[in-house]
Amino acid sequence: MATVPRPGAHVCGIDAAMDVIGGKWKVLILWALGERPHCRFGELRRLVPGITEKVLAAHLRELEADGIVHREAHQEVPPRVEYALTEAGRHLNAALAPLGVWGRDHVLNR
Amino acid sequence: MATVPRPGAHVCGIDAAMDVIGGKWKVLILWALGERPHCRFGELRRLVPGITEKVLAAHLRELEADGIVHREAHQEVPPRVEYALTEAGRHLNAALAPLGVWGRDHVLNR
DNA sequence: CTGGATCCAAAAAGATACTG
DNA sequence: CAGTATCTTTTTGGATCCAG
Repeated sequence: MATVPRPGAHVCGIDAAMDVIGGKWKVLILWALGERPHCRFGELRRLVPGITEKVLAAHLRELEADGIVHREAHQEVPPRVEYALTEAGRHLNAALAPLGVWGRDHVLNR
Repeated sequence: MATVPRPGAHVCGIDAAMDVIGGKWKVLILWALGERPHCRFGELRRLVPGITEKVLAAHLRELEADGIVHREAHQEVPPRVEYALTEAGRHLNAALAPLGVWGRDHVLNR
């Protein structure tokens, strides 16, 4: 195998995971969906203050493509779309917990 | 309190940690330093294939500022500088482990 | 209400050359 | 050896307007 096998390849599980949660707001979206499952788009926008519609939509599409969130569009007017964590998304949230503890202990409360 | 208290503030430990490990190569640097403590600059560059000197130096300075790595310059010719994880850095690596497992299980081997 | 489309600014990273 | 200095390129996110 080459030192850099192919562009975009991951050398270990950690940087593979980092690609999935690398967006500026993604962990906040995951956290929000963990706290409140089956969130609507506008609800998420309120739960993640400061994010724009465009970026929220983009991140949700990426998370969906990565199998982290499930998107369900109900055929109604006005439109209603609900987002929820998949099984993989819940596992990811659990794997993120120790990192949250570390951040609180070593970065926050200074 | 405002919805976004002040620019750059963190709302939870996870995104605080994400700021620390957010660089493209940082987790690989941490992993290398975990495997091989007391690494020299050129050694690290070889252990993280593809990274440029500029980016490696910049990331090391940021990690040092965040208290993750310790830099020790020996006054010799030719120059010798050694990098090592701090206690916080070792704890961070440990907190990253579950994320690595998740990445292997859900992103790699497809 | 849920976004898509467009344009723009800022940040991050890469290439290359050079120095104590 | 261990970086710094520049310059360019790429990526990311923000602002705004518009549509089904």
